Amino acid sequence: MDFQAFRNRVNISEEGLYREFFRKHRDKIKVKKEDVAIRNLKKIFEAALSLSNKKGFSAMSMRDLSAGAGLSMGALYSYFSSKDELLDMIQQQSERIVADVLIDQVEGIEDPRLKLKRAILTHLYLSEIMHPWFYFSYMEAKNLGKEVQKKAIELALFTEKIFFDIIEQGEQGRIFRDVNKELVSAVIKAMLQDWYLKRWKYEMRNISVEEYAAFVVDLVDSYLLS
Amino acid sequence: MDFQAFRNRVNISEEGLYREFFRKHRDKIKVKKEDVAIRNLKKIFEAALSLSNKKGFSAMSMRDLSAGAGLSMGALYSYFSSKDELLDMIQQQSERIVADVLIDQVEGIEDPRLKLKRAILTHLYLSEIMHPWFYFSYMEAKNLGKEVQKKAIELALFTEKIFFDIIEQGEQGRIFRDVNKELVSAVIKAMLQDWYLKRWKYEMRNISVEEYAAFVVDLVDSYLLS
DNA sequence: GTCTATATCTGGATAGAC
DNA sequence: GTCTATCCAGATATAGAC
Repeated sequence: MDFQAFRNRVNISEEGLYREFFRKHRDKIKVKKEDVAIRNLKKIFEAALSLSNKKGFSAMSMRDLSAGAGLSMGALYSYFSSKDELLDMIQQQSERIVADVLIDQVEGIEDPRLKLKRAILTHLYLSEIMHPWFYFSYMEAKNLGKEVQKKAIELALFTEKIFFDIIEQGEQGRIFRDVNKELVSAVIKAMLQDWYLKRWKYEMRNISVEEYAAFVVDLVDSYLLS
Repeated sequence: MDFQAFRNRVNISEEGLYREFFRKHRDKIKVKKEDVAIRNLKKIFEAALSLSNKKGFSAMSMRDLSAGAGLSMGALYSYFSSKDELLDMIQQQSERIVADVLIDQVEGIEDPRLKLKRAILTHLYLSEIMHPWFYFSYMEAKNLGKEVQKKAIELALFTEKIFFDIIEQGEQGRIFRDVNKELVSAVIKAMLQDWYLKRWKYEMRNISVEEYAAFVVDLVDSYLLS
């Protein structure tokens, strides 16, 4: 499965993303016309991600955001009630998509080697589509509200557990050899995260996501099979 | 070489670290008594690292820092002239140590396998000793001044190149097989960074730095030799 | 639904007493 | 060499006109 195939497969549309968001937060959002709200939410989130990923969320002022989104300060506050709430909102929206897609894409595969490969590809391709969101989640994790932060940690451990479970399954089926599953899944996660954390580097070196994916799969495979 | 052996070997003393810093920045620092300055620099840097690693450098106010370091605002500004300068200072001090130690520890080893192992252990052990500094450098990289940031990127690429060169050497000596050296060195770096970026996780799981180190060496070795 | 104008406060930075 | 007191720019947030 290459990146383009994945894109078609999961079909995350921007429209849908913000529409879902709007419906989820109808109560908090003062603007009631759905299509107006969606259009502005898109502008707000895109500007917020772009600005915070450049200089950090707390260094981004609301004036910056206002200018970046092309909305007045007053208008911004019709969509959220404080800067901190905006932070949490971005995080939560990001999480919803990750959890949905990851689980959906790996279930139903029996062969552990294929399943592991699928999980790796899914994570990489998804981070490619949602790059600003993934980067934001990683870098701003420590600024999240207590509750949201707790959820974020849980999700991080959960995605790692996906790898753990696949390796365990393969081990029981005598397909993989006996390894330290905790450590293998931890470094798989680390390698997948490196892809979106240092995108500039890989871009500079003209390494495509497919190439990187193939390499990680090969590395892990060779360790588990050797 | 275990962690304790490394500690004795490199012998990075806190005293020495701040003394060297003071001498390097005599011109900028208004306080002239060396031992007074060293004592306060230690308090300032420790508080600054602790606070920024908790909530981010830009979210840390100078009043926070003043309270954390046990010095008044006025006193702080005898040691640096702006908050941004402090940021750059921390980064530069961190870099100086990393570059020195890394180069020093790997040179003179001929066998590529041993050399690679040494480089991995050195990086991990050093990050263990200098944890707050490493974490800070990673997380605050985007907030650095232009010049300092450029240097930081260079150092990052340089440390990666150390791994690249060792692998190349091993390949030419027919000890390692033919692999994508760029990618192998990139993911080695990623795994080493994960150790200090997610220390809480490894601590929680009772994984020691020696254990992690042995695992990474084993994984990389098995890929290069298979 | 969006804007402008403004209230209110917090941040970095410094002057001058000690 | 350090502290207190203070300045003022810039921050978040809101009220009220349109």
